[in-house]
Amino acid sequence: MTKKENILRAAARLFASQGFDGTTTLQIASEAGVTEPLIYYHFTGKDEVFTSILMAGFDRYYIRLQDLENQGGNAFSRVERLIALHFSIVDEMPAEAFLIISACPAKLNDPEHLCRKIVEKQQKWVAGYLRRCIKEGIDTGEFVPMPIMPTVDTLIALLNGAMRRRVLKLEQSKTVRQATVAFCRRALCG
Amino acid sequence: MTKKENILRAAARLFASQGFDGTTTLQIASEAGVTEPLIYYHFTGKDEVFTSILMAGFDRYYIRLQDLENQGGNAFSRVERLIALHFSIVDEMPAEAFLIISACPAKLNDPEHLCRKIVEKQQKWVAGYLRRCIKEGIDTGEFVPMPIMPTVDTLIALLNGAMRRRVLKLEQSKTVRQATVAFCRRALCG
Amino acid sequence: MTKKENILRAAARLFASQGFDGTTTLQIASEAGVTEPLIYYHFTGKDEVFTSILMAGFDRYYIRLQDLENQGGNAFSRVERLIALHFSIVDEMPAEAFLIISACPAKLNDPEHLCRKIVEKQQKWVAGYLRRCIKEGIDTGEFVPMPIMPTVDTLIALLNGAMRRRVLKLEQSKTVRQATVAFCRRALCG
Amino acid sequence: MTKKENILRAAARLFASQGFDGTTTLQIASEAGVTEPLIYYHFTGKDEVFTSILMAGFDRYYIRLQDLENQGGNAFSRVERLIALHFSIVDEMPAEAFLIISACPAKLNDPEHLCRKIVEKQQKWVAGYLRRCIKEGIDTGEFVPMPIMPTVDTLIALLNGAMRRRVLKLEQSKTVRQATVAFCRRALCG
DNA sequence: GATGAATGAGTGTTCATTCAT
DNA sequence: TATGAATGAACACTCATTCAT
Repeated sequence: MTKKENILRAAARLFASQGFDGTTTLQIASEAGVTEPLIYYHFTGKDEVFTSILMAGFDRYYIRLQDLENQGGNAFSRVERLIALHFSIVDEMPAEAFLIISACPAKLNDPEHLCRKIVEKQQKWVAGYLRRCIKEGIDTGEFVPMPIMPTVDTLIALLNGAMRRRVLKLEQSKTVRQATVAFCRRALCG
Repeated sequence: MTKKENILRAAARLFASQGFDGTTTLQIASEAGVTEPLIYYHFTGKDEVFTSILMAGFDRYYIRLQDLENQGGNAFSRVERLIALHFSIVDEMPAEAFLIISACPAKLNDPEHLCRKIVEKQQKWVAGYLRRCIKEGIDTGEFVPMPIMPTVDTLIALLNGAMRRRVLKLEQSKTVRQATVAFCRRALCG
Repeated sequence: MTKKENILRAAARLFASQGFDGTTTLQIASEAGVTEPLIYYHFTGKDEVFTSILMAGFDRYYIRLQDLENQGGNAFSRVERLIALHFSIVDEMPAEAFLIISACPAKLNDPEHLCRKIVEKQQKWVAGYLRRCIKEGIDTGEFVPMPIMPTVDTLIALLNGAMRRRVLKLEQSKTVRQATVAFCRRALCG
Repeated sequence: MTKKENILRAAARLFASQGFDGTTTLQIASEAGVTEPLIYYHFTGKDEVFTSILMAGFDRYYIRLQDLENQGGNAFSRVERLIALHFSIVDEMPAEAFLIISACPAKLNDPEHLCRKIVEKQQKWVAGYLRRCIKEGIDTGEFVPMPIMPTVDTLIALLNGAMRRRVLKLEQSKTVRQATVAFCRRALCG
C-alpha cells in the first residue's frame, strides 16, 4: 500500500466520521503515517483529497449501478437488485458511501461544486432507473397502479435513509435488508 | 424580536446549511446583525448556541410526537399521522429539523454528546410508537403479517430519508407526502 | 461597609494574589458582590482601582514611617523600630503591603507611573532614615565602622525580602522577626 | 542563534519585565523576529515557553548551587560563596534570575504549578545549605550563638531581596555585594 | 519522494469599557 | 446608585499551505 493510498484511506475515514471542516490536514497526515507536506505533494490541497475520495467512491458505485442495466428480470427483481446493491455498497465502503449520500451539506449549496454534481448525477440515474422499473411494472400489471414520480421520490428517500442508518450503525435489527425488500414488494406489487 | 433570538435564528440557518464546524461565530454575528461578543454574553460559547437550538427544536418536535399518543384511530391512521407530522415539522422549522435528523455526524461518535442523546431519544420514541402500531395492526388483522422490528427500521429509514430530501429540496415531485403515505399503506395493509 | 469599599477590598486581594494583568474586572465585581459597571461608577477604570489601593495603602504606611521620626532612642533602637514596623505592616494589610513592595514590575519600567513613584518615594524615605541612623550610630561609636550607603542598600534588601517572604508565607520559623532584629544588631553594633 | 532560541530569549526578557499575563505572544514573536505561529511550532503554548525558560534557568542555577557542596572552607566562606553566587547569577542571567526568585505570584497559589515547585526546591536547598553552615559555624565557635532556623529565614530574605533590587536596578551604590558579605560576617561571626 | 521549519489568514473567546435605563 | 445589554480591540491559538532542502 503506497503512502498516497494511505492518505486517501485515512482521509476517507476521517471525513466520514468528522466531516470535511472538522478534519484537519494534520489529522489526515498522522492517521496516514506521513507528514503534512506529503499531502501537498500528491494532491493540490485538502479539497482535492476530498474530491478524489468522492470521485473514486462514486466511480466504483456508478459502475455497479450501470451493471444493473444489463441484467434482466421482471420489474421488481430489478428494484430488488437496486436495494441490494445499496446495502452492499455501504458494507463494502462505508466511509465513501456515507460521503456520497450525505456528506458536506455546506458544499451542496454551491451548484458548481463537484459534491453537488455527483449527488445530482446519482439521484438522476437512480431516479431514471426506478422510473423505468415502475412504469414497466405498472404497464405489465406486475405493480399496482401508482403515481410514478412521487413513488420514485419515496423509494430514493427509503434507500438514502436506509444507507445512512446502516453507516451510522443505527439499525436495531439484523434483517433490515430483507424487510426493506419485502416492504417494497408489498408496496409496489400490492 | 430580541437580539438573542436573532442569534439563535441566524445560527440555526447557518449550522443547517454549513455544518457546525463550517460555521464561524463571526458569520453568526453578522447574519444576526450583532457583534461577536454578544454571542458570548448570551451563551457560554458556540457549542451552547448549537445545543440551545437543538434542544429547543427537539422539545417542539417531541411535544408534537407525544400528542400523537393521545389520538386514537386504527393502526395505519396512527402511522399516517406520524408520517404527516414529520413532513410538517420540516416545513415548519427546516433548519432545526435538519439538525435533529442529520446534524453533526462528527459528534455522533461521542456517546456523551447531547447530539447523540437527542438522536437516540428520538429514534427510541419513534421506534416504540411504530412497534406498537405494527404489533396492533398485525394482531387485529389490519396489517399483513411481517417481522416487527426490521419493519420499524425500514419505516424510520423512510421517514429520515424523506425529511432529509425535503429539507435539501431534492424532491422532484410535489406529492411526495401523499405518495409516501400510500406507499406505506400498501406495504403495511397489503 | 459600602460597596465602594467592597470593591477596593476585593481588588486588593485579587491584585495581590493574581497580579494586575491576571485580575479581571469581572472577578473584582464578583468577589465584591457587585456588577461590573459599578466599578466604573466609582472609579475611572481598572487602573484607578489599582492606584487607589496603592495610594491608600501607601498613605497608611507612610504615616507610620513618619511617626518614627518623632521617636527618640539610640541609633539601633530606631533601626529596630523600622524593622518592627515593616513586619507589622505586612500583618496588618498583607495585600497592600505586597503591592507596595513588589507589585507590577510591568509598571516599574514606566518612570511616570504612580507605581514607580511610590516605590521610589518609599525607597528614598527609608534610605534617608537608615542613612541618618547609621551615620549617627557610627559617629557615636554605637555601630562599628562601615560604608554607609552600601549598608543602607543591604538593609533595604533585607527588609523587602523579609516582607515578601512573610506575605507569601514562605517563612519556615515563627521567630523570624526577632532573629532579623538580632541579626541586624550584631551586624551593626559588632 | 536559532529562531527557537530567539523566542526563548525574547520571552525571558518580556516575562521578567512585564510579567506572564502582561506579555502577549505577539510581543514575544515581534521581539524574537518571528511570526506568532512559530511559537506554537516549537512549544505547545505560551505556558510551555514560560516553563521552558524557568526550567532552563533553574537548571543552570541549580548546578551552580550544587557545585558549592564540593568546595571546602570554613562556615563563613561557604556562606560568602552562596552570597557571591546569587549576585553573579543576577548579572549572568537577570531575566531568568528574576523569574526564579519572584515570578508569577499568581501561580504561586497553585501547589501543583511548576513555578511553585521550583521556588520550593530552591528555598529548600538553600535553606538546607545555610542550616548546615550555621550549625557547623556555631559548633566550631566560628559563629556566635544564634537560633538556626530563624537566621536561615533572615539570610534567605536578604539574598532574595538583594537579587530583586539588583535585577530591578534599585541599588543605589556600587559595592552592595561587598557590603552584604561584610554585613553578614559581622552578624554571624560577631 | 519526503520533511522540518515557517507563515498569512483566520478562529473561538475574553476583556475593559460604555450606554440606556 | 446600580445594572442588563452591548461592543472595539485584542488575545492565545489553529489551520491550510509553502518553501528550502
